[in-house]
This record gives sequence, C-alpha cells and structure tokens, in this order.
Amino acid sequence: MRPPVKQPPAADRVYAHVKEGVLERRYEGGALLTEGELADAVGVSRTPVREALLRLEAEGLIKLYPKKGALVLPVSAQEIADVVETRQLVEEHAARKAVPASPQLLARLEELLERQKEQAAAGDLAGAAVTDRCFHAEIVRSGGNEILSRLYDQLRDRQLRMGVAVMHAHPDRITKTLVEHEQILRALRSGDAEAVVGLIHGHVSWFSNLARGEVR
Amino acid sequence: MRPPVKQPPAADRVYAHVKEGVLERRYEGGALLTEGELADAVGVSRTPVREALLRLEAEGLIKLYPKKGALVLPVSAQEIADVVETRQLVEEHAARKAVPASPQLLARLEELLERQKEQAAAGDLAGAAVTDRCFHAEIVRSGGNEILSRLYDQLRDRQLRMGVAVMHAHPDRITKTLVEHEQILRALRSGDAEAVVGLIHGHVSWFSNLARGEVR
DNA sequence: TGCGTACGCGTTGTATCTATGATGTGCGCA
DNA sequence: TGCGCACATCATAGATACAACGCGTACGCA
Repeated sequence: MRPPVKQPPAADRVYAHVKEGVLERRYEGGALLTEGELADAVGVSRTPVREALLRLEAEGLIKLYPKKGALVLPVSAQEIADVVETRQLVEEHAARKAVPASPQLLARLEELLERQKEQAAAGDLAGAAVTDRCFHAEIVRSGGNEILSRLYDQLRDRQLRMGVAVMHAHPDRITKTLVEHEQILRALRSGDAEAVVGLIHGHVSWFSNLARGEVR
Repeated sequence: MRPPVKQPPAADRVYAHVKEGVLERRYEGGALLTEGELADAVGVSRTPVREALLRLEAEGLIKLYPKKGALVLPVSAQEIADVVETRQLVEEHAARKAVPASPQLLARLEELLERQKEQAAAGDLAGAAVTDRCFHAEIVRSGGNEILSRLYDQLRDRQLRMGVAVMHAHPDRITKTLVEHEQILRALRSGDAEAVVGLIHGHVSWFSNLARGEVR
C-alpha cells in the first residue's frame, strides 16, 4: 500500500491556481472571478477560495468587490510607473548597502549569472526569467531587511505579469540582461556604489518605456 | 421604531478588535490567540475571524501557525530596525519628490500642524498622534505612488505598536515633534530638498535608539 | 410610451458541522 | 524510576448550509 501522497493544502492550491492564471494572463485584466467558479475549477469548496483571494488582494493582483466578485486588476500605466519606481527605490537602496560586497554575495551572484547564461543558451526562457529574478532578489535580500525583501518579491510578481507580452516582443532583451548583470557584478566587486546604483537604475527602468507603449 | 443601525461586517469588526488589541498591547507580544477565543470575544463565528487573521498576517502583525494558533509577533530589535529603515527610505524619497512643494500640499500640512498644536495644548495625546501620522502620510501620499503609500500606512501601524511605551516615557517628545514638523514645513517651503531629507531622517530615527533600549 | 416598483437570480457574508492533525498526559512496562 | 506508547483534548482546515444583499429585468400603471 503506497503511503498516500499528501496534497498541499487546498487554500494553497487555489492560491497558486489563481496567481498563475493572472500572471500568465489566462485570466484577463478586467475579468470578474467568482468564488463559485474557482471552487469548481480547482475542485474545492468556497472556503479555501476566499482565503486565497484575500491573500491575492493583499498582494495587489486582484480587488475584491463586496457581493460582486474578484476583479482581476488590469495593468494601468499608473501601476507600471509605481512598480518601476518602487523597484528602483528598493533595489538601489539595497545596492548602496551591499557595497562593499561580501564574498558570499559575490559568489552567489556569480553562480546565478552563470546559470542564467546556460539557460539562455539552452533557450530556456522561463528558467532564465526565474534566475534573473533571483539575481535581483539576492541583492535586495543581502540588505537584511525583511520588509523590503517581501515587498520586492511582490513587485517582481506584478512586473512579471506586465512583462510577459513585452518579453516576447523583444527576445534579444535576454542578451542585454546578461551583459548588464555582468556590469553590475563587476561594479559591485570594484566597490563603486554609485556605478552600481546607476547601472541598476538603467537596468530596472529599461522596460518602463516599452511597457508604457503597450498599455497605452 | 429606529431603523436598525447597520453594523459593519463581522470580518471588519474582528479585524479592528484584534488590531486594536495588538497595537494597544492588550494582547501581549508572544501571546497565542485562537480563533475560538476571538470568535467568542467579538460575538461572531469563526469564519470571519479567519479572514481577519489572514489580513493581519499579511500586515505583519501576527503569524499564523497551522494547527496551533495566531502568534502575536513580539517586537524584535530586527523589526524595529527594519521598520525605521524602511520608513526613512520611503519618506525621504517622497520628500525629495515633493520639492518644490505644491501650494495644496503646503496648505494641507499647515492645517495638520495647526491641528496637532491645538491637540497637544489640549492634552489630547491620542489625537495628536493621529494627526502626526497624517502629517507624514500626507508627504508620502503627495508622491502619488500607491504602493509606497500603502506600505507606509502599514509601517506606521507597526511603529505605533512599538511606540506606545516609549511615548509615555517621554511626554516632552510631543513638543519636539511639533518643532521638527515646523522645520520640515519651512524647508519644504524654501525648496531645499536636502534640508528636508536631513530633517526627516533625524525625525524618523529619533526613537530607534530609544526603542532599541526598551526591547533589549 | 415612459417611469417606478417588485420580483428573481446570482453572489458574497456568516454560521455550523465534520475531519484531521498536533500536543500533552498518563499508564504500563522494562 | 525512566522510557515509550496510546489516548484524550483541542486547535485548525475544509465542506456544507443558510441568510442577506445587490442588480438587472420585467411587469404594471399612469
């Protein structure tokens, strides 16, 4: 008799389902989800669904309207601007704090960059995106501020959602990303805080212009 | 027959109840709340209690342990440092952006300062604290970044919780606060961004030293 | 024909009930 | 006396049932 595979909690399953749906645009911005639908879709009751929706609202992906449903927030120009501005603020702050960089941090970043190169070479776009994300998160995490780290993770989620379309339209971007990461790493190693900040500023803001055009 | 007063939703009542309890230290840090207790205390069923606890966890006031209960997070030195650092980051950023200050912003800040003075003179400590909070929030809100505004509100909640004890131990602090607010306002009006930032930096960090001593 | 009202459906909000897992305690055995 | 196992207790996790509310629609009346 096989030991019964322990499913992750129902609430987490719903959470993952909805988040994926929203991030991958399977649920369009502006769509109105109802608890019943989701419950059926995932195969659980409405109780865990409510939990998941609550968490997602706290993250800013959806907005709950009483007695109406969960609105998948459409990405607005305002949101893009806010996300980019906040990312810059948090990440540049962390970078300043990270100089001079510890050997551990440098090693970890190097490893991540290496991995991303391999993934890019292998055409694994999704994997490269994940690694890219880790690269930046690692810098922020090195600041040791839990509040900022959590915030940053949420920002990356939201940006991911805006970025899917843009990314596909600019496949060469991955190369630029790699180069820029190398520059950042080099600047970190040399201990030039302002250079790091400048590079990150440019690196983060690259698509704010592009994205702006996409959403009008 | 009076039209029955419409109660706010049960979930909101629980949320407010717990939040108050935690912020005012009626629920001590380290205490383990159970859904059943809270449900009885507020007079609702456990379902809305869960909702409230979820929201509070997202705000970082409590931590939910599966099958155990809701732990009221004790304020740690780490948390104090994180909150202060993040407040400085957000508020200084907003201040830089706010220069040169719009007449509307200046007017609003003046009004708030005036009100706080009156409250302080009348001995209305709680009211003055609320107004103080609005003063800072107004500056951040003027930046027009919703993400940062929301974050900032949460930070003020958490700081409020740490600050109660400290505040009572230093009743003269209110006077200093007023003076500093006036300085900030003056600097804003003169358009000297760096002066504003410097003042805010000092103003926000004033108690990080004090608080550190209190929690060991 | 135009407006106002009443009804019906769909959705969330809340309560209650059951299942399951965690924890501490006490008994039995070595 | 010390260790280990079984059980009682209590918490959450989830499902289900019910109530309340909002909104659109259709009907009736002027």
